[in-house]
Amino acid sequence: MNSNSITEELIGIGKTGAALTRKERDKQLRKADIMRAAERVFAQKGYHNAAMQDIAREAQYATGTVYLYFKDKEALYFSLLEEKIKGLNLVLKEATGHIADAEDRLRIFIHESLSYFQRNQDFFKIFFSERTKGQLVKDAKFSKSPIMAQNKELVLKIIRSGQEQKVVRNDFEAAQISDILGSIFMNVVFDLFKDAPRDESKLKEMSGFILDIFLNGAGKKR
Amino acid sequence: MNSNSITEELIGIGKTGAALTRKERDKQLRKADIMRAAERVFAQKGYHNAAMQDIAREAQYATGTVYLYFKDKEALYFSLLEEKIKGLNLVLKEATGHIADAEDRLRIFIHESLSYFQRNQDFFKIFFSERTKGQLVKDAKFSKSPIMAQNKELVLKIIRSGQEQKVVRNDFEAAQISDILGSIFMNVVFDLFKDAPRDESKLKEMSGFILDIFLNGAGKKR
Amino acid sequence: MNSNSITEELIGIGKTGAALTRKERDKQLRKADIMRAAERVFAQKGYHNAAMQDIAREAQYATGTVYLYFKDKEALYFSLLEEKIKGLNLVLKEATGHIADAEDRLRIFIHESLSYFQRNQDFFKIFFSERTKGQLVKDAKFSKSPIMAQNKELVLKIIRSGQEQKVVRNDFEAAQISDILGSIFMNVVFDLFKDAPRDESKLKEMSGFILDIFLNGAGKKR
Amino acid sequence: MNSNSITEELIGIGKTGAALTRKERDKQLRKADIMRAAERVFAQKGYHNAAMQDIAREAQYATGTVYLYFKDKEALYFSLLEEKIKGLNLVLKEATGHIADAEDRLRIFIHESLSYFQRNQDFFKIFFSERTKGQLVKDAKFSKSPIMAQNKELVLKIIRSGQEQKVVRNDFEAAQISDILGSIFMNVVFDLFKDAPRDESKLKEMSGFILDIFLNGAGKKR
DNA sequence: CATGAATGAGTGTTCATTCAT
DNA sequence: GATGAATGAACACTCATTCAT
Repeated sequence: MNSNSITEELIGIGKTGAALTRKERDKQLRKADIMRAAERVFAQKGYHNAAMQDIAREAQYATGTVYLYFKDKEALYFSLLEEKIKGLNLVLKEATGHIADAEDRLRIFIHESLSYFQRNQDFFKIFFSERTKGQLVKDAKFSKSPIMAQNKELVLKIIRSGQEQKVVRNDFEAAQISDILGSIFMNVVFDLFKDAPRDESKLKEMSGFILDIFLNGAGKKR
Repeated sequence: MNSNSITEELIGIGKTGAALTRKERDKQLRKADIMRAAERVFAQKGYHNAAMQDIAREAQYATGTVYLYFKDKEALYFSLLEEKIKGLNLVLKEATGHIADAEDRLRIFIHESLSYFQRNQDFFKIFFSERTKGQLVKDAKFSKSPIMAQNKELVLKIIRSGQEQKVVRNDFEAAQISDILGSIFMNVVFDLFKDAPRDESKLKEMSGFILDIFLNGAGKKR
Repeated sequence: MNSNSITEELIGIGKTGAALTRKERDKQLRKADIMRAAERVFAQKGYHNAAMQDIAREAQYATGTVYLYFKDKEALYFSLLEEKIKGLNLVLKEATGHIADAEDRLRIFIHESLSYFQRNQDFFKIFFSERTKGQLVKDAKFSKSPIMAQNKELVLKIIRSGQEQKVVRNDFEAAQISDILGSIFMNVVFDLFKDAPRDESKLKEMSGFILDIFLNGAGKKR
Repeated sequence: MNSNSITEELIGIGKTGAALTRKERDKQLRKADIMRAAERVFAQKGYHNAAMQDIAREAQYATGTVYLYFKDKEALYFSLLEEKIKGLNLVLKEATGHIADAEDRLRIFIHESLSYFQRNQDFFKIFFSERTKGQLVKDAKFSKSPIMAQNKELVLKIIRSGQEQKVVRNDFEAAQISDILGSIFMNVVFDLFKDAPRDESKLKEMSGFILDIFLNGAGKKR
């Protein structure tokens, strides 16, 4: 498993300084334990086939304990999902925030995203394979969550600055374009999941490929 | 519901001539009945929440009867999936087979696919929202199925002929490029599902958009 | 256990003639099986401590089977309750219907009721000990059921005819009086449950006691 | 809620003089706190649906603390029940102790009881609706408790003195008669619970009704 | 072949009770 | 003593699958 990296940040070590009492921190730690376990179990069995007991056992807690920290199976799942996107947003902000050149930003954006998805592929696998068990209901709930909105905003900003710097076409709406980027991206990611985890150099290559195709298209320049 | 059109073909009326005995035909007919019912129920409830009994009732058969034609709930689902892709392949072959110009072919290909997905959106919705309930295992099983291979081959051919006619870049592998086309495509389709069904003119517009982006990219031409 | 007697009547043997198909009858038979089992289990463990599985096992069915016949644990319980009251109503109608003299009717009414409760004491024990687990909610639901209304009507009629025949005081409303009769009755019944089942002669004596007290009161006549 | 009045007496202020050490008194105080909380929670949710945690929270204690004072959920419930009956006994003794005339005593007895039940209706509601969740076992345990015996004795005395003063029939055993009084009483009480709380004048009216019926019966005097 | 009643393992969730701090 | 986090057994209910008719 390869996703403990954001845990700390989400728990609030460091940033918050002395903000949390020990009890609070313990609680967050335990919550994180369970989420980590849930991540593994969900990744292995998928949302529906993962029993709460499985998750509890994996986390080395009793069944009931999980419910001390999460109201619901669904709540647990959504916490996980939100955490992941939050983590992505964090990484992206940090990596792209200080870059001025739009094309560089795009390149970095793509590469960091790719890398993040790869690192968290266990989780994202299930996200893709069952966006909430069969009704898009909760999917809708999720796509309207503030964290998701924040993510959209991030991509949008990058595209917009690209348009301003005449790097990206402006005969289409930024939103439409960012959707396209998203889609190219997602399916490359999906592909990523099929094969064994790749090394850094491979990732860089793929990022380049995406950027090239995204900017120049697949059409032969005449 | 909007997808009975391919049923006949799949059942084998016409093409196969007198190949099937009456009994065989009856069997196929019943199989199709059930698949049609399953499609409706799956579309409404999603894979997991659709009970075999619901499907049986919808098909006006007894529960057990369904198991006479499909080994499993899963088998039923995969049959449905395969049938849909088969149908898409059929449509695409027919629509693009006789077109010589590569760009035209691409355009037609995109438009026909878009249209097919739209017509079958009830089904594809669940396909996207739960690719086989949570294990990619079976997804893998599916993506290696001959029908899927056939579909890949189809797209590949179009891209290759594009490359030959200097319409598509050839500094990347055809397979890679067709993946990208697929991804742009899929996410536009996914978007399609969110909104109300669109009319023909809207579809044409979207096809144009996809083709444009696909060929020219999102980069500003200097 | 001592309460299979009304089963037949409720199932509809005889009365309905050829009204029920075999399948229907089988179904009713099975339903009765389960109700009989539920009666025993409820009587032994009480409503809350009786697990559906216990009932199923007692009825020699699988857990799920019970749910084929009863929507709910609650539904099962209410069916039982209704059946019992229905049975009481039946007995009372039959026993008092043709009696003209009001005092005789009262006497018979009391005696038959007492006897019925005694015969079905296993069930009524739980009815008294947990009128629906803690909210009077369902109790309300029940007391408004048509069968219960019918029962009330029955008692009321007897009291009214008593008033008409100048056997019962008419300076109070019949409803109030029948409530009192009900209460004296119920608590004698409750007492009945504590001790071992009594013989017929004892029952007669008790009936006499109730009637005497009911009519003459506990006051010394001067 | 309307029942804190007896708390003090039960805690032992006054009567016992200096009998209790401070520690002991603290303990009793805490016990009373919890019982008060339990009363409220039970009244609102019923025995089964009241969670020990609810009670603890209501009492502003930790869950575990409750178990320091009561062995069991059941024990807590029975303590409550006993306390209530104890309170009733107290009230009755005080109100009837000095009355010489048997009919007056009866009247007072009925009225005070009615009034007590009304004041404590929140609690008694659940007592009636789930006499110990489904086993009469514990009910039996309770009805044999010394406090209950004391209560019985009280009623018995009143009836006996009635018999001596030729106000009550003596062709039946006092025990039997007091049972009857109890039953009439209980069901009037039960009725009381259904409707909104009544005012004092209404209570007096009802007491009169009970006394009349009890003494004179429902029979028409000829 | 078709039926649909029967099965019973499996699930999410609650809650009385314990016990380390 | 007090705490309240942890426990884990228990339970109502569902549903894919089977099989006697």
